[in-house]
Amino acid sequence: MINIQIVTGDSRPIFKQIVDGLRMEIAQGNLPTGTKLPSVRGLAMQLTINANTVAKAYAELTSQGLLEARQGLGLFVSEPRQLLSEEEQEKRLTGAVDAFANEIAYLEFSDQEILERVEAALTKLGKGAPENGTKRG
Amino acid sequence: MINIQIVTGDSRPIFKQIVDGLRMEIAQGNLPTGTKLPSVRGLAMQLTINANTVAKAYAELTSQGLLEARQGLGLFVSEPRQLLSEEEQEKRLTGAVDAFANEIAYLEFSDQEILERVEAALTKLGKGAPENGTKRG
Amino acid sequence: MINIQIVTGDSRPIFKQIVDGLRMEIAQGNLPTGTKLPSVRGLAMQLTINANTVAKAYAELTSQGLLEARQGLGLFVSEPRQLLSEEEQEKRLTGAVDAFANEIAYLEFSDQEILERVEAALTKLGKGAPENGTKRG
Amino acid sequence: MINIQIVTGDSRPIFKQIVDGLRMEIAQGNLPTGTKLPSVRGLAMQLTINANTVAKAYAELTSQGLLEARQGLGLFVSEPRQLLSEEEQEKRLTGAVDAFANEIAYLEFSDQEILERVEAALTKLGKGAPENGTKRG
DNA sequence: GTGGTCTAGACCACT
DNA sequence: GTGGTCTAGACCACA
Repeated sequence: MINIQIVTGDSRPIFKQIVDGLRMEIAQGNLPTGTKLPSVRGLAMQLTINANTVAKAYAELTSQGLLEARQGLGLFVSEPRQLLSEEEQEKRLTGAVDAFANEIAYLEFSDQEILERVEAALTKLGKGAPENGTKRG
Repeated sequence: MINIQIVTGDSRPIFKQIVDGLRMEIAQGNLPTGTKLPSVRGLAMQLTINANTVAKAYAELTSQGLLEARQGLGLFVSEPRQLLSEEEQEKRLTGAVDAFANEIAYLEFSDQEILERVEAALTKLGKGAPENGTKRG
Repeated sequence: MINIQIVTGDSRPIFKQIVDGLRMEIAQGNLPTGTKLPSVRGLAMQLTINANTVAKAYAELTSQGLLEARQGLGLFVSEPRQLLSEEEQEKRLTGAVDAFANEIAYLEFSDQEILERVEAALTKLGKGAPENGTKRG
Repeated sequence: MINIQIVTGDSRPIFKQIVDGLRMEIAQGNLPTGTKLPSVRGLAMQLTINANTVAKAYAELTSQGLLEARQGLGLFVSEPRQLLSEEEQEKRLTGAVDAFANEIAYLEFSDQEILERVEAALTKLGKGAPENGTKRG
């Protein structure tokens, strides 16, 4: 059973919430390579949303290389691989950092406080563990 | 003369870039309390964008209390005051950190690399001065 | 006016025909960087198909980095850039070559004939011109 | 024993992989005219796939004239004969070349690199023997 | 007017 | 039953 929460008050569209939620689950190792995902219609029923919305989220993750479809069988978590060129990764990191900085610029938190929060969030993703050097679980 | 950069490649809509840009200018003291802002049409011409877009940004900032209208005279930078409760600020920081972490979870950067980038971005914003504005420690 | 033909007898889905058609037009330099594309609804009317189908094709090209949306203004041909890692490019080339070879394996053409056809098709795309080294027009 | 590889990561559906694989084996002479094919269930077990999928592949090849059923005895490789007109072959080659060129147009490989890959793939298929089967010079 | 999102419902190919 | 495609029609944010 996939554990995803759809929040109607969220600024993100529904399909994005699913994409983010599943990406997080995969990053944290809760959905290891080869795991079968719930069917489009099944997850749609579970979340009480339209099947097309789930299909859109799955399609997004498939194009990102995190999932792969086996015809008539369903969708599965695929072998992790890096789709993006270094240049593109650099660009996305810079964009994300800038957006984040802008988002919190007007809040009254110290740099140290913010950095600690970010570090905690990154650690939760299981990234950067020096003892094995892998990015996922 | 207001110094704001509009970037078409940015993921933020233009009005949001103006809001963020002006908020930054005010936070950094480049636009002290009482400064008159350029007219909607004037700023629109300067940035070569639609006047409605500037108006929307001004409306947003006014409703947030950073600007105030003086009938027939234009918009002015208002007296600084804290509009967001601690609870609200906490919520926004948590949301921003989570969104940021998710955004970069799949990129091949180490925690250290990411933290350095974030720190650099925060420093660039002129935040973190220990003499004021911190909520903890 | 974009010149795309939708063939109902084609094995490719409609949105894929649009993606391929536009990618070809861009690759051949008929749609230089910065060109505004016809609106989703406009192209849908022109091709007498559903607007969602056009939107899906545009979304695909946007995620591939060939187009970029400017909110409220429309879609534009973006600066060419390489989104994919070398590893991923290698994988896709190998896949395409294998699929192509399988597709024509049972036809009675000589290797030389086939290679000439492929070379002609590549030349038509304006690739590999040694005098400037760029991939696009 | 039929020697076919089913690749789950392949873009082609499984039944197509079987069709292509068997056509290849027949073209290369590994399955001469009159050879009895394994039963639907036997091949399905060997490849660990659904029997319906094998049946569909066999039906496809039978309708194409490469296999023929002998009542109660099973399926056999049939007498080779040319089923496709020159016009049809020409059409398929052109289609395949166009699709291939489009597929790789956006990758950063030189024409020469691509042609070498194609040539290698064709050579591997054992095609291009000059003593027969060429349509032109 | 522009693209983006979502719903509802249908049909198809594949297993 | 599975995902993929397409249609029709609605609503929203942005310029």
